[in-house]
Amino acid sequence: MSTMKAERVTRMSAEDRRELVLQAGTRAFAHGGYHGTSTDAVAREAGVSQPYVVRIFGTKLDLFLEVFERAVGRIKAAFEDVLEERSFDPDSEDDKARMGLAYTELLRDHDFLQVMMHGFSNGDVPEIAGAARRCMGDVFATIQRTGWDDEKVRDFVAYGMLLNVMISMRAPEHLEPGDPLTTLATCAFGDGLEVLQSPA
Amino acid sequence: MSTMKAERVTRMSAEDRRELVLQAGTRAFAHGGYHGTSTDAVAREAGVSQPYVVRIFGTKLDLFLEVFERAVGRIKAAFEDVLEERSFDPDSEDDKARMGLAYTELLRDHDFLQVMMHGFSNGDVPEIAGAARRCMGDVFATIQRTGWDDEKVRDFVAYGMLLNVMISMRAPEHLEPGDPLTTLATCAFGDGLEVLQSPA
DNA sequence: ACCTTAAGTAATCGACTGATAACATGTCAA
DNA sequence: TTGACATGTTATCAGTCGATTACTTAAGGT
Repeated sequence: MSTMKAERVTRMSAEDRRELVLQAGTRAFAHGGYHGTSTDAVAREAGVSQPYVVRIFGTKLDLFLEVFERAVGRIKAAFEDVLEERSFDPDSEDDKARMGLAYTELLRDHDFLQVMMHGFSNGDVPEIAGAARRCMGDVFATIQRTGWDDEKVRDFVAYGMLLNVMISMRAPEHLEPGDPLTTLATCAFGDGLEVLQSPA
Repeated sequence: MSTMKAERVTRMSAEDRRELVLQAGTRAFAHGGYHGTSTDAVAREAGVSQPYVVRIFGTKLDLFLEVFERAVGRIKAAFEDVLEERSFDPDSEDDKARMGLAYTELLRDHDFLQVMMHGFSNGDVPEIAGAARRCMGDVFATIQRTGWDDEKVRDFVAYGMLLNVMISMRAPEHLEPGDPLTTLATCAFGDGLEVLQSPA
């Protein structure tokens, strides 16, 4: 029995479709990384055919680079929001907490963080490594706008990297009492652990 | 003209060959990660045929897991050496520096660090994610033996993750004056930058 | 010298991947 | 209404991958 519906297939503007595929790509690449995700996986996630995603972006590499830079842009924007919503005091513990919270909020939908992580750890693809360096520099420069000295900024970024790694290895979903990893997780995520489990 | 040498082909014990392939696997996986490295690439690096590496380890996954756990074991061992070579004072800045130096020494041959990083960022393969959690817990527990409080241990580990990421994106080879990434690199690696460029 | 065991390879397979080409159809201005 | 263009798909390809099978030959005890 084949489908009876002579379904009216409506089309999308190239711009909208591109955006949709970029979002699908973010989800897909977040899981498998660059090498571990096929263009077909992205296509299925987006609900289009595989050749079409290749045609939109040219190559898989170009698609990944765009997904990656958007993800990092999104993360940078979260910090910029904190810096711009009111004056930032470099010596205020409270303002530092606001900065940390901005990152914690990103944990809720961690696709961006994982895409960023995958970009950072793909040094064998020169174009990705280059983009990673540029983006990491951007993020560092953004955090520098807090007025903190370089060491404090460095520590903040380092802390973020730890959270990324913990997310990557699915630590929050595997907390067992007595496990040293659980100690690390609770002391790394802090209140963020609850955020991770809250609805939306 | 075919080769005249009826070359005497000598064989190796399975144990030795296994060790050799593990070392080759470490180099290969350090570059491409799990998904980005073929068993054939490992075989070529080891100078044996591709089916043979598969036969030694069963599957590519088993090979990677073994390479990964060895790498993390090596890193753990570096910390244990510091803890055991003489009594460790939790409050000594000097002893903390010794701990940091142990990691910096590992930068010299960073294959182990990169393999560790690749394991940490491959959360989509359940077996790898599981091994990553266990190994991260092990490392954390090892650092805890310093007597530091959990926050200090956490910060130490976080700092290590930053170094891993910087190595991964080839930051030390791409330092350009004026680039914010250069600021981050100099302030993250410190004296380690010289170590990275020293001969052996 | 022989023969069993173990080290190692060549040949090959089915599945998958990224990309290309050819084709189909919705959309919209004239 | 029509025709040109933009949005999409189906079919297909050459290359790569992990794995299996069958074969080869060095090593070593008797």
